[in-house]
Amino acid sequence: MGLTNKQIATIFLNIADLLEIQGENKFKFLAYRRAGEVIMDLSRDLRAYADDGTLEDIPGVGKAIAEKTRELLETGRLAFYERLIEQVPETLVEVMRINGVGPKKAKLFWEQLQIVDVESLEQAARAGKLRDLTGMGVKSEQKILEGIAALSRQGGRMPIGKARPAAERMLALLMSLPQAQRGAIAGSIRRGKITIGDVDLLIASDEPEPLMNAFVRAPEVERVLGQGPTKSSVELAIGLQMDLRVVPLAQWGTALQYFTGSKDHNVKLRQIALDKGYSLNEFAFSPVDAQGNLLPDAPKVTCATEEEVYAFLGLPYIPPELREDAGEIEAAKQNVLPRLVVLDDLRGDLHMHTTWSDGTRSIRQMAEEAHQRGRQYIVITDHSPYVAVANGLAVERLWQQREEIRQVAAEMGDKIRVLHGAEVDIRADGTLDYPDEVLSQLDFVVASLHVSLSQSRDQIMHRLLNAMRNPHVDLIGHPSGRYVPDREPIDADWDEVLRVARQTGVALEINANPRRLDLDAQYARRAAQMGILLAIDSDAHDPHMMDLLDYGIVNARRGWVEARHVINTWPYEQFWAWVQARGQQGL
DNA sequence: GCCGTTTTCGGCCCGACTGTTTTCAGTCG
Repeated sequence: MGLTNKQIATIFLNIADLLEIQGENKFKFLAYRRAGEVIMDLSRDLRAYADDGTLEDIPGVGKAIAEKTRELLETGRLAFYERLIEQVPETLVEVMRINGVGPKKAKLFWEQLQIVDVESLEQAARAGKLRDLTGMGVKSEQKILEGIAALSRQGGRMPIGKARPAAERMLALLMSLPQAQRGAIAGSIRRGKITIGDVDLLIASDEPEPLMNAFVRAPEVERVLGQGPTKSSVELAIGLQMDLRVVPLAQWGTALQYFTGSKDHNVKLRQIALDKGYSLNEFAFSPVDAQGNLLPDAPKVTCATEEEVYAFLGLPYIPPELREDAGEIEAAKQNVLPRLVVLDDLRGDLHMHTTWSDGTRSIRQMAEEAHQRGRQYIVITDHSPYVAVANGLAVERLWQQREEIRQVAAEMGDKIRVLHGAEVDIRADGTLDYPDEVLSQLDFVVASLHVSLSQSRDQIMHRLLNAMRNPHVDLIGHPSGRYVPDREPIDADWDEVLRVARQTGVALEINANPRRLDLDAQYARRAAQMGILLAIDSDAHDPHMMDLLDYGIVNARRGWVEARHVINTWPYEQFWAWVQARGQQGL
């Protein structure tokens, strides 16, 4: 068994931390860190790049890291890494995770007190042994104990579906104050990342103090991590760190751009600014000389909007979801940025459940709710019988349901079209949970994996490809099966999945449930590039879940998806013509 | 160690806050 991208990425990230502790050249360990981060988010197996001989095409991967990647893929080991952890204990990587502990402190504890892991550090702190070290004191000792406690409480990143509502509540609270002139959620939430490390809030105001006070005293705040005149940081009771920055309104554009990130995107923008003779930070463009030294007397350029920031750099506006240094700056330079899909583009919703299986509302109620949200057509797709816990429909009940759907459709008239579909299970053996003669009579068929998701790659691929090649199947529901953060995606050969999707014309879903967001943005991007059709669906089991469609839109936008790629943005007639043409295939 | 519509060598972002400091290092984002 070869190493996964995640495992290899983790090794490079660890190398970066250990080199930093060793005091290695800054740009060297940063190079390992960047490579690790890029590989962590990669949508293709490193093995596939290695087979193509294109490892060095991955941004941040050069000759040396490509060579180490090949060694890891071929042998599962890395001699360089093994030598490194003989010199620096590997577990110091964990120590550096503690808030307030960086490479210097980790090295200090290790060299002075032989501390190699979080546990021994906690013991030393409790015994009061840290306070006498150079640069340490009682307060920093206490802070480290708090950091250790926070580490075990938080346990990593939070799904966006949990972090974004908390951020929206806090923003609403702050914006209710008279001093707040403008406010936004910046950072990874604004970019639509699927998991969130911490929340960045930005407020424009001439009077920061009342805002800072309201922030640190907000009801959801568990503890204050820091408070200054323009920047404060808190931890919420739900275990989420939240930072607030306050800037003058005149600097809103540069500040919002800066705090939205990503870091890599911003680094590239600042390089473009330098090429034009300016240093860019969160406050302004500041003129610099050829050596990059600030020219204090030259006038600075402030930007009140992000559009002005990009315009000053000679670029069209780049939407936040694209700002990952994944080709968006190059596309902007050539003026070929995509026209990203927006929520208002969605005319249909092709995946939802009712009380016939595991939903909470009737067909009629779901149709009304979808109509109120502006949908012009929906497909009712209750479960097939295989998932017994979901009260899946045996064929007899399926036909009974059809009667009710036709009835509701007639009642709704022109308000909204209501179609009869099903979410048919792809069984563990690869067969579909309804026979072809049943599928052929449905208006629309979603095929999904729900069980045996941890099967081997061969088994999973057999099931997926079988479903995709069935001409009655129109859409593959939540293709990877991931459920953040509890369930990892299936082990599939995605190159092959995309190839077969293009070949068969089957559409792939972008499930909008924020715990799923599946397809993932990176696969969605590759699919759209290949001309594969997508659908952005609510998978609503309850009307309120229709409000989560925006998460799906944001995820699609992260995948550079345009409305033309998404079948449920099409007018009903176009959508229906496509479905009917599919039904004619191979019959 | 990576990278290149001026570079295959010489760059690689920078400010806020904290705690320990009497002027600054470390951490973070």
